[in-house]
Amino acid sequence: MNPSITKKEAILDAALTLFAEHGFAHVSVAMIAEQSDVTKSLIFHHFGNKEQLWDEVKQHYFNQYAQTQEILFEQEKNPLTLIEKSMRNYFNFIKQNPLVARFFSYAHLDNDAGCGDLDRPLFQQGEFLIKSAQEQGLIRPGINPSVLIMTFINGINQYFVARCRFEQWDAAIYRDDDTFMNHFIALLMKGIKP
Amino acid sequence: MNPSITKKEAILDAALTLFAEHGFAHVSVAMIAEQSDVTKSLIFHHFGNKEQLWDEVKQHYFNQYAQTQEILFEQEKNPLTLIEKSMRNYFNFIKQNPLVARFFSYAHLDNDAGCGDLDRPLFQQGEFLIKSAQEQGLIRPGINPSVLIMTFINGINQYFVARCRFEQWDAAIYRDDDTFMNHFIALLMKGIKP
DNA sequence: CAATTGACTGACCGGTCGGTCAATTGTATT
DNA sequence: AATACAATTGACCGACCGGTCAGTCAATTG
Repeated sequence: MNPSITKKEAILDAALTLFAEHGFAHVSVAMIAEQSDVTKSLIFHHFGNKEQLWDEVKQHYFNQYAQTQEILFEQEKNPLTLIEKSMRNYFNFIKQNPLVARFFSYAHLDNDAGCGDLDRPLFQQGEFLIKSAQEQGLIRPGINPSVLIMTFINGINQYFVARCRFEQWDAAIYRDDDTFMNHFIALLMKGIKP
Repeated sequence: MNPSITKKEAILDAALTLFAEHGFAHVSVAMIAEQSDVTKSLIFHHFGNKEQLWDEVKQHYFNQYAQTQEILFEQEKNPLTLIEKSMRNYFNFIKQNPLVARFFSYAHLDNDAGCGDLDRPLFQQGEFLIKSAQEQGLIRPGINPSVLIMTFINGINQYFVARCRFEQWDAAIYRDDDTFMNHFIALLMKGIKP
């Protein structure tokens, strides 16, 4: 344990990792205590109970996600270029924080509506951007913004989360991330242009 | 419990449901015993241990998936029509078997390469189909078959698995499944055509 | 200085876990 | 009816679960 962080932070770090790697039920409080080099009692002292620790971890991931997604919407005149840049930014974010995608996957399986609440504003920003581009004739009028954003988010998240599966299909797309991203972006951009 | 099925089948049915709904660690053997109206001992008698029961459930889902995916490749002269039909067939299959998509999601989070092994032959069929269409000039030469198939699979699976999230964004896409599918297919088809 | 507080610990709790085992019950065969 | 075997049960086990409790200690406050 790094002496420059508090024990409470060490507990949270351990929980962030373990919960995202293995899910709520598989991770015992004793496992978190061992990884953070404290006793179980301290975890209950700081966090109340296991459920509240999970909630804290969830809030942490959601906040991390929400704060970094704001860089998605950089200054960029051309809406199409902005959409492409947003996709690449999002890919790089998940690549550097793969546990975020895993944690969201666990949240989905728990039917946790919290993530949808969390990123609705971001979704609405993206929707606004797409609709603006449609009014300018840069994107086809038939494109549903929700479906487009869902497709891009799912494609990238699952590239990381379901790697164990897709790598059996075609190992080449995991040798070089640009291979996947270039093809993925080309497919979607062609799909939205008039 | 339905008297026309054996107790072993009742155990497997309960496990199929509970494991796909809640994952391995969250479901205890006692829960499965209660739902199948047998004692825990009988579960160990028939299935050895919890891990082997999970493996049996996994094999069941994988077989169900593999057998029904063969209908994806119906007789259809036009490759583009076949691709669209395959997508709609896949959507209807997951719609009627949502636990399959959930189970695969758990398998991905467990880094289980088994699902990739399982559906590699199906993937290769789809890849062959796409390459044939490319040779006929019906699909753009720049399209990577792996990326296309991944995009379609992910889009449909996550429509169901991540419903708790996306429904917060736009409830309209869940009021009528055709809304989502028509837009999703149109996006991808436009993306692949020359 | 004494009182208070929060961080932290080790011992302990009741309950549940996956699993074992001997006894009983059910079924098929001779 | 007797026998053999499989299915099934209920009691039990040690390990582990989430959590509580009494106590210690250092820092802060009055």
